[in-house]
Amino acid sequence: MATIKDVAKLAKVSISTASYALNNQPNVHPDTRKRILEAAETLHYTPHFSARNLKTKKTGNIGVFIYGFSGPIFSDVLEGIRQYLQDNGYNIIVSSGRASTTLLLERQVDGAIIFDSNITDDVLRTYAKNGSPIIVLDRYLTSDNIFSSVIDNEGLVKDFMSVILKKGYQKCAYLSGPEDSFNNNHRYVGFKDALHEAGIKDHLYYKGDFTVQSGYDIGKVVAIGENRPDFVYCANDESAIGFARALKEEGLRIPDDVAIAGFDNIQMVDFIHPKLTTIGIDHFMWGKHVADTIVNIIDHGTKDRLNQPEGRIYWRESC
Amino acid sequence: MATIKDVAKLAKVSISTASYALNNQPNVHPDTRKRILEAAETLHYTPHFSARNLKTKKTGNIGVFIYGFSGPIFSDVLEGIRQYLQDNGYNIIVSSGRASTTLLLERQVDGAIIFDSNITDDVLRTYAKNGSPIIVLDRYLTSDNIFSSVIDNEGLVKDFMSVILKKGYQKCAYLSGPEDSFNNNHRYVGFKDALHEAGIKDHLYYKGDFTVQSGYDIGKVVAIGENRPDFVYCANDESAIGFARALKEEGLRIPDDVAIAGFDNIQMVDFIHPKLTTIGIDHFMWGKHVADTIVNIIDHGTKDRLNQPEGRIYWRESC
DNA sequence: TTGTAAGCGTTATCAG
DNA sequence: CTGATAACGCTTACAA
Repeated sequence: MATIKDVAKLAKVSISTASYALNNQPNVHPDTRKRILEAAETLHYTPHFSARNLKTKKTGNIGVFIYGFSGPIFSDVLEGIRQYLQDNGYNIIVSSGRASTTLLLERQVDGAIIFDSNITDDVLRTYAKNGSPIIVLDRYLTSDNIFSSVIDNEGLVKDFMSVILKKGYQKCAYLSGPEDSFNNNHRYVGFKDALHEAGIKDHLYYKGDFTVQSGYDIGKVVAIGENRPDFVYCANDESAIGFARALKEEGLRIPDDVAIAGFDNIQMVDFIHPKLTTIGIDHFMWGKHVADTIVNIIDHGTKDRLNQPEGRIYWRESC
Repeated sequence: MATIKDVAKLAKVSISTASYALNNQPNVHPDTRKRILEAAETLHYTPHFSARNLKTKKTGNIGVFIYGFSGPIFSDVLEGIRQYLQDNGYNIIVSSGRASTTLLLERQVDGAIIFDSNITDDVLRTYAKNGSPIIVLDRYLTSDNIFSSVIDNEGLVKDFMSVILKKGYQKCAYLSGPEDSFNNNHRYVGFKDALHEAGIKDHLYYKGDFTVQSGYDIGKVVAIGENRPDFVYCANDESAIGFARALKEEGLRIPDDVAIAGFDNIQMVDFIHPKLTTIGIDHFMWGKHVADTIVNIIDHGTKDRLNQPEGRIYWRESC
């Protein structure tokens, strides 16, 4: 692997002059610059990341740490982040599991966007203390270098449920996600708030885990059970899809026998029958906004608050 | 940020002794080791990645470079890779776009798994020349440090189509993916081979792009067109799902009026109606195998050939 | 305009 | 068992 030393030697200049030329510094004679650049070219020179980083303290990397690689919701956020970063001279590094913490602690990134509730607040605080900014997307947590932008789960679901109740649905059920999920819990609060405000005391509750399979399994037992709701709010689209499938297999009509709705507006909801009414976030724009913010913090030291991502109801056929 | 120097000072030893202790080297007195470890603890010491890497030439990172963050197929491969690496002391770093090439060239990874046809063979060869192993999953390419493991698209689709033809379907169509896609092209070859062997000269061809939307759009025009096939093989499940949806909306019955099948066996195919017959790869195991291989190459210099991922037909209701 | 040299935080060689 | 010290590849005062 060619080093800057090799380039300097080939171009017959000192290492520092080579460095200046390679970094587009002004004070170097056009001719020497040309020679240096050519030498670098013929040697296929690429600067060594660690060596540069050791001096400059800059990695050029932004980490995005997610809790798993599955789930259609991530992809849009990631793509938004990726596009923005690519256009602004940063690399995106996404990781999951223990690797994330390592990347943070060892300073392989200049900043991080967190979408992984397994990374503890403590680790984040430790890292942020060293001056590197962090944006959390999955919890409320702010401090000197920690910023947060979370979905308004509560408000969105509450508003939606208010409309649903006005439509006359009475016997409502909530199909949950994992009970330690930030999103699930806030959606449930919104759900209950709306019922409370409408003076409805009771509701049914099914414990799911955000997967199609869990929705399906629960749907099967609900369909044949006696205490059937006329509306069930599913904590995400995937479980709603499974739930709907089970109901249909058992001969129930949606929305006539039981109406349903979900959260996320994943692509698939437009291709099932009946098309699913749901609440959607503009994930792509959210990703861009978040990336924009972290780059500005790093490059210019700005400390603006982040916006909440935009969300709205997509009315379709399922209720 | 605490450095090893700080740790040494606090423990009242030299830097080198601190280094030995921190790296579990044998020749250090239990008592001093204890003091050093405690000092590291209280200072929240974490070794600096770049400094260590500069000396050792080891990053502990494996890069996985994908062409985009969308698509349900990736997630399982990634999860398989991630789990294996996590259990074997490596970090997974996934990236996409220009960032990938940067990570490669700047040696921020000890090896790379490529799932991105936008990275040219040349870049891969340049990198591999420096001794770092590469595994390509999306093309045939081998050289000294480049290994490849690709799906047997051709064989799988051909075998499948042979069965289909034996079932009596006559007028077959192929709904393609992007025409520069490795997977699409090999699947198409398999499709044509089977027809050829069965003595069938003609087939219909629809140009898609692997998305649900494209399948849907094409389905709409095929459904009302006159020259309707009785079987259409879709290059992937997502386009098959869109295609099926369109047919149903136009009042056609699957598989009676037209039978369909796909490729990938994504989770959703089990939750649409009718359930989709498809060809599936064990992506998770594939990921593990690939990760296992690259770790062995790096750690032990082994140069075994990779296995093809396992694939099989999942017969369901759509044909 | 170019060169010399210090230093970033580690590891590893060599003495002690 | 422990401690100086060189070296990894690069950037950046400072000197020439």
